Amino acid sequence: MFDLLRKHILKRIDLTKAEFQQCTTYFIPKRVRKHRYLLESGDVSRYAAFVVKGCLRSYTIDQAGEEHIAQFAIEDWWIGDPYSYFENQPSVYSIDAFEDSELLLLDRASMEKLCLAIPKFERFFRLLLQANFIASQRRIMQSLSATAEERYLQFLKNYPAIFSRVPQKQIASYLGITPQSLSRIRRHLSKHA
Amino acid sequence: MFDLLRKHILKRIDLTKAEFQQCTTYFIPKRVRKHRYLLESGDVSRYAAFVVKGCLRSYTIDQAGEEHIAQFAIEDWWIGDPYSYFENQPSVYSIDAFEDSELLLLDRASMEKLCLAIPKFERFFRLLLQANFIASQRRIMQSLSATAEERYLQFLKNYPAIFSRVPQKQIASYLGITPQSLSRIRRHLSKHA
DNA sequence: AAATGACGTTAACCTAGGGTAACTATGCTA
DNA sequence: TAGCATAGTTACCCTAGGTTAACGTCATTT
Repeated sequence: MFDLLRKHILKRIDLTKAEFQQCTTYFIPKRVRKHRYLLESGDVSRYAAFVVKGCLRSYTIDQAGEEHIAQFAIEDWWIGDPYSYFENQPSVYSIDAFEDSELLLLDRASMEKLCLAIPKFERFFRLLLQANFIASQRRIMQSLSATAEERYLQFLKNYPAIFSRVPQKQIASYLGITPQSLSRIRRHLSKHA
Repeated sequence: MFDLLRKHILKRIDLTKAEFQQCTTYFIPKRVRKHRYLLESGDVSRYAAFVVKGCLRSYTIDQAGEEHIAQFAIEDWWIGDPYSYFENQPSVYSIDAFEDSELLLLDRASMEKLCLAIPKFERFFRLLLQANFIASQRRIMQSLSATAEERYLQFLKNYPAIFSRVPQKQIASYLGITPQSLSRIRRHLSKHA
């Protein structure tokens, strides 16, 4: 259960066995079945969730009633709503599972305690945040400069593992296009390549 | 010079006078004249820049030769390319000034030293990153769900101070539309409101 | 076996915003 | 003072992607 988390953390900081043992005590294992919710919009996102197994998404519904996917998460990723989590405000996002999933949850207070107990974790979370921030900057610039087709190809290249695990219409939503457009793009690509 | 920085930091963490004094030693004051560059794409973004006075932007040029603005910065904001800065890679962004500007620069090594000397700064930078990450998430969701006109109105509302200090075409670029479209949107708004 | 309901595909039509270009207005620079 | 570059506006036409709707294919339920 904790093995993937161990590897995940060691990618960013060094930890002794004892430190890792200690750190695991702050996490709460949790299963979320297919189609079930980890977070419902309107609630506060109490947990940052590390995905040990499975596949989930976070999404909002806008004023026009349209769903927009903020993020997918599979093994070795985190999912949550950072705004709600850090600011303790009701979330506009919902998070649900595409597959039966196993998570390790870390609530805000535990994160704080963990950082106090093992100060290296302050650095770990800073690095994590950094990576996420950089990725979201990239997504912004791509949405400004690339066509739907280019964004789709980039998605395939960057996240092949996700592509094969979520319905196409979800990918369309992530890319900011309709499922019909994505279908057209795929047809066009299959003809011309 | 350092007064604004002091207030800026105190918004997020507590600092004694001595600690603040010490922290200032890590920053390098720098002036950038109107139309001059702080960073040119291809170079490594060696500094995170805190804006004491002035107005700057960071932008990329895509394969099609189009400029896209990643960020504006005025007083009390930071500007830089986090990817290049933290990963020590050549940047795809350039940063230049719309007005004569005064900055306080913090290079990577100094940031590291500062965090070691006054560990509270590890937290400060984490909070800063957090705020930026949350803001960029919001920008992503907005670009997925809002029309150009809605995004323009949001921009006006969120950043009125920037609106009045940069050319319209720069705002268009930030919003991901052409200057012509922005002009049309403005005409439409002036008629219907 | 039939019914229901996701999902993906295709087609016909529509619209927000892009591309090009002409015309101002406002600087700078010589 | 002219000359030139940059910014903003408007108009015309065009295109990427949205909208609506029909149809086929699965998988799940009854």
